[in-house]
Amino acid sequence: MSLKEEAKEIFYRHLRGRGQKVTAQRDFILSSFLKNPNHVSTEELYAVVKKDDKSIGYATVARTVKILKEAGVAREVDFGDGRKRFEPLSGTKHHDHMICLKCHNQVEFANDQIEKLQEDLAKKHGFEMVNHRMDIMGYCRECKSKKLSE
Amino acid sequence: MSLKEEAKEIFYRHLRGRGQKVTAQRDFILSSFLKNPNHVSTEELYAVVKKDDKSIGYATVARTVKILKEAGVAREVDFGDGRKRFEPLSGTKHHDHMICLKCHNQVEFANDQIEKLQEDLAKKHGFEMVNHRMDIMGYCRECKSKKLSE
DNA sequence: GTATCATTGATAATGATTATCAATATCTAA
DNA sequence: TTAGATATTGATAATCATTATCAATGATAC
Repeated sequence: MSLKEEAKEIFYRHLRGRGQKVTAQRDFILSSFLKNPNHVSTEELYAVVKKDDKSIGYATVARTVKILKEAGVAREVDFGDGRKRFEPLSGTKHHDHMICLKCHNQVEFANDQIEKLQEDLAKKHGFEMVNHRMDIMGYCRECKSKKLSE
Repeated sequence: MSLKEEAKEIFYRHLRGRGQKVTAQRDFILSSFLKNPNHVSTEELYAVVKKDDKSIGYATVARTVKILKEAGVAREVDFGDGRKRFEPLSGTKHHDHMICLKCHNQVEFANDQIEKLQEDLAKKHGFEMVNHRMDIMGYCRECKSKKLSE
């Protein structure tokens, strides 16, 4: 099963499990989301969707993104530049982010130990984990010594 | 040194180190922030500040909160209810959040192992860490079996 | 004390998210 | 397969949060 199919499986199962409906728009938006580079904002995803299907509205994109998050297909990331972004979860190796408070650049890193700990913690609390994130905020090598105004 | 003094130390050092100024307003806002229960939004903090000092404006509160974040005195948390909240970092034992996507309630938990791993990772990347967070998103014991509409 | 430069407060502007609602599409069950 | 019940859609308005603007004021270095 391809990554795309896998994501759709999860999405559809989530929808059906909650009495929500599978629609052409939701299907199309998910496809666009998966085809696209990481870290799109709602606005950006809307533009991509709009390019291939003029009839889909902004609100539908925003609503769908929210469901993708709830289904564990997408994850919200915030690099501190004032807009929320989303990245696909399924299929990719899980990673976390190290974010510079000054230049807002970010580095991705993976750590299996942390992965394992997170899963154990969720289980311990009777939590059905669909998603998790870890961010390290600080100043990157380049920005470390710079002043605010530079 | 009290927790409050400690936080102020960090704050002042941060300001001076970047050519920013220590002002009566910033000092007052930090005090209010530290006195208050966890997880205040900017709006809420503004209300608290306003109660004791009518002359301080919203913009100043918002700007100060941003600096507190950059200084590592405050941390931003997002429970998915559409508003950003802040909690003091210094003085309290570090903890992380497990957030329910449905009811938006959250459980705090601490894990020393994860703490240690985060610090090591930052060091490895030449990152000056001022802050970090870990969130587990999912469905809590109570919401697990509920449908969206319930 | 004075000059320099950041900060302040009020408000406008912007940006993002959510609410509304009539028209339409999906899904279930007979 | 169809009808009825109900969720979704798209357009737009409303809401909410954040950021920009700017003249007046305040902090700091010398």
